[in-house]
Amino acid sequence: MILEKKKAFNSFAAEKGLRSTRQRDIILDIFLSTHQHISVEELYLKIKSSNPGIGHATVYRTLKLFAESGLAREIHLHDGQTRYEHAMEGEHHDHLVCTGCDTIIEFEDETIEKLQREIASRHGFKINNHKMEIYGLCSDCRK
Amino acid sequence: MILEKKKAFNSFAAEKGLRSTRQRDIILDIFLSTHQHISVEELYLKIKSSNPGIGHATVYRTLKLFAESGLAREIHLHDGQTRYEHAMEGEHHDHLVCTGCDTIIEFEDETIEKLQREIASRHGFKINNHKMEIYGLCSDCRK
DNA sequence: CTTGCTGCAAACAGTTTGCAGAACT
DNA sequence: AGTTCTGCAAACTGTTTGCAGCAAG
Repeated sequence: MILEKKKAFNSFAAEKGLRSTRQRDIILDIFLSTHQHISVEELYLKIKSSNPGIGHATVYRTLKLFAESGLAREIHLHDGQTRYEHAMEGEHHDHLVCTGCDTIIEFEDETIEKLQREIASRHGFKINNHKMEIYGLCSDCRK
Repeated sequence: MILEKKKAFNSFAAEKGLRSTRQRDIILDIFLSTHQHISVEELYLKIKSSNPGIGHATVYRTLKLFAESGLAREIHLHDGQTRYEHAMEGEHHDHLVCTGCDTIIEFEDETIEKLQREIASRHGFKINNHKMEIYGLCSDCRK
């Protein structure tokens, strides 16, 4: 499954005429080995520890490519950092964010998705994308 | 209704022991006269044109106060700028954002809100806040 | 007179960009 | 060889902060 994602990215790269480089391989490996919602900085540090010499810019540029290839999805929570999560096509989930401990819980709700489609079509919109975040306190942080 | 919002802010200010200043009055007036979803920069320019000498920092600081007082609500669309919209308590709406022309359409859906509350309680969350944005193309931009 | 508020500039954080050299094909 | 990619540092953008002077209570 990790392997299949690598293949997916490689065929995207081939199609686009992108070169296969050591850095992109490393970043892809490490990204695929992470948990969800990693920030660029976190990923950069993780990469740096095993591969000093890889620059910030490369990480930013490469993650943009992953997003373009459909392998990753950019998400913006309310903390001013760009995060990336693994994306598999079709599937989509939303987030419950605890403002106490920064835990993020994912959920999916087909009824909500359906209502969204209805609202969009009522306004003549063609949906590309959507996001929904619920902010609050998780059971632990409510004390 | 604008007057009543001013009163609301004034009583918030009084409660908090904040001083009443010329700048805050001006910013409040201009903010209340704007359309929804104004970015800090847009508001700053608008203010500056009739009141040169008001600084960036004051606008930022004052908008934070408005948000704290419940008069305004911070929103973050995908363009890296903080925007503010008018808020009246209780009421909440979500956004359909056209990625073609940047039009923003507001909507409200009580069923979705209800489902959100259900999801949150299923995970033991206490909701403070939530946001939902649907990105796509509006009827005009679909051509 | 005391303390909070303002404006300015400098600091900051996250991200992007220009460029010379390195590395793919 | 030709061109893309990388790493670095510098540039940029949006926002915050420190501070001296100003103004409200």
